[in-house]
Parts: sequence; structure tokens; C-alpha cells
Amino acid sequence: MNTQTLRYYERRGLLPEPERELSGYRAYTADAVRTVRFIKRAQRLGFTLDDIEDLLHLAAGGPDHCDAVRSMAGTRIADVDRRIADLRAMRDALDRLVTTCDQPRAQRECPILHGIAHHTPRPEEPHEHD
Amino acid sequence: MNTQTLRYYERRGLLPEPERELSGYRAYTADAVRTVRFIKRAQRLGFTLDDIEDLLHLAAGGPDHCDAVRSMAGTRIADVDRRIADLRAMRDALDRLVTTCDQPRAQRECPILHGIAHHTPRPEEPHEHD
DNA sequence: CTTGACCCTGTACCTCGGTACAGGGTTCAT
DNA sequence: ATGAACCCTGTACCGAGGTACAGGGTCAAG
Repeated sequence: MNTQTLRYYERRGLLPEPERELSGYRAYTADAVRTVRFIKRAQRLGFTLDDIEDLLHLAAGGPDHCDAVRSMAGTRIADVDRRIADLRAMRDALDRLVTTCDQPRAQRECPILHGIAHHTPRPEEPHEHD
Repeated sequence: MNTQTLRYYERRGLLPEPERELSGYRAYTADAVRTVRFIKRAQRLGFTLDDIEDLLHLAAGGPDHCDAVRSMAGTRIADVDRRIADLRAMRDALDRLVTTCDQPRAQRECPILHGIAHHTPRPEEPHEHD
């Protein structure tokens, strides 16, 4: 982890400004470390730093925001579910690719393109000419 | 879908150069459309355009690359499985957040930070100071 | 036969998520 | 007490993935 990146998160407001030692050095708490790990993990899941900022606020939220929290979480859950479904489709397609790729090429209906791309157009997808 | 983006994919070699009408206009085939949909879908899954280029070659691959195809697919599958597991953890955490967020704040062990960030360090994760 | 909405090529620019200086201070080991 | 190896602030730059703009052609509707 690059220190510059930590500065950057601080600038973006993802990390609270840490206390300083007498020297002026930042004294990171265990909580800050946890937050950074969370950020990294959430990023691997495809969340943007803006999303993550929301999630962190959502996590720290007072009792007042409870409804907002719930609705944001609901949105995220729907998003996550869609991603999982997509990934599973992708996974299956890759499996099929592996199992079919022994066969002579003529028999190989490429499962990546035909099993996924092609797969169940969804409401938000076919927008005039995408 | 912005036309500029299609140009960009063409420049990157993700889309084959399409035939032209007499006017010089690009005449996209149904296959090209399918490819674009695939690209968009794969992107939502967190694959980079470089990854996607690989996947497309993998999909189009002749019988010669069969071993390469299999090993790439294997890598992808492992990757996809990791993503799915991570997303499921995230999903569970979000669920728990929703169900716990009625309670007075003191009782709320934030499951986002404590259930995920904190969750089962993996081999590649705790690298000295991340 | 013009006007508006598209397409063409080419080049420049933008956002996101960092990363790298420059120019300086601190800390610790030798 | 000096030098390597950190930290500080500030500003500049990078790669990925687009997006926009300039300057021009095409084409169908009125």
C-alpha cells in the first residue's frame, strides 16, 4: 500500500484525518486500518470510491438515517445480486467452453458469446443501438 | 451507446473492422452487436478491456490454442469464483446491516466493517502494511 | 435543394484511481 | 553527527476507458 494512496483517500474523505504525533506524522488507528482494508476489498468487488464513501457513511450512520441506510443497502443488494447472477452465467459459459473445446471446431458453439452476451436481454440493456 | 466508443473498441481491436456501405458508413453485423453486448456485460463483471480481448480471442480460438484456452479459462474461473464469494460476503453483510439497523445504535455492530473488512484474511491480502 | 440528423476521420480532452516528483523535516543506526 | 530511510505538503503526471470537437460527407423529409 502506497502512502500516497492513503493521502488520496484522506483527500477524498474516505479516511478521517488522523491524529498526529508530535513530529507531525500520522498516527493511524486500528479502525483506520480496518477502513482501508474494507476499501480495498470493496474495490475488488467492483465498487467505485464514490460507492465506498456511501457505504462507509452508511456504516457509520446515526439512527436518524436508518431509512436511507435501508434503501441504499437495498439498492446495493439488488446490484450485488445482478453481479452474482452475471458472474455465474459467465462461470457456466467458461465451464462449457472448457468442456466443449476438445471437439472439432465446427461443433464448438462458442459458449462465451452465445451463452452470455446473447443471454436474456434485460430492461436496461437494449437502448436503441448499444 | 456512444458511436465514439465503438470507434474506440475498433481501434483497440475488440471489434473487427466492419464492412462499409457505399457511403463509407459502417455496416455492423449481428455478430458485432453481440460482441458489443458481451463487452458491456463483461465490463459490468469487472473485466478490463484487455481481459475482454483475451476472452474474445479465447472464444474465437482455433483448435490449435486449445490448451491455452483451457488454462486461461481455468484462471478466469478461479477469478470469477473469488468474485462471487466476495460478493456473497458483501451481500450477507448488507443483509445483516438492514436487519440490525433498527436496533439502538449501541447494539449495532456494523456488519459492513466488521463482517467484511475484517473477514478471513486471505493469502494475498495482509502484505506488511496494506 | 436545403436543412437537420446522422455518419466519416483525426485529434484533443475528461474522469477515475492512483503515483511520482520536489523540497523539506524526523528518526535511528552506525 | 551523518546518512539512509522514513514522514510531511504541494503539485504534476499517468493509464484506462471513454467523450468531445473540428471539419467534412450522406441522406431523407419537406
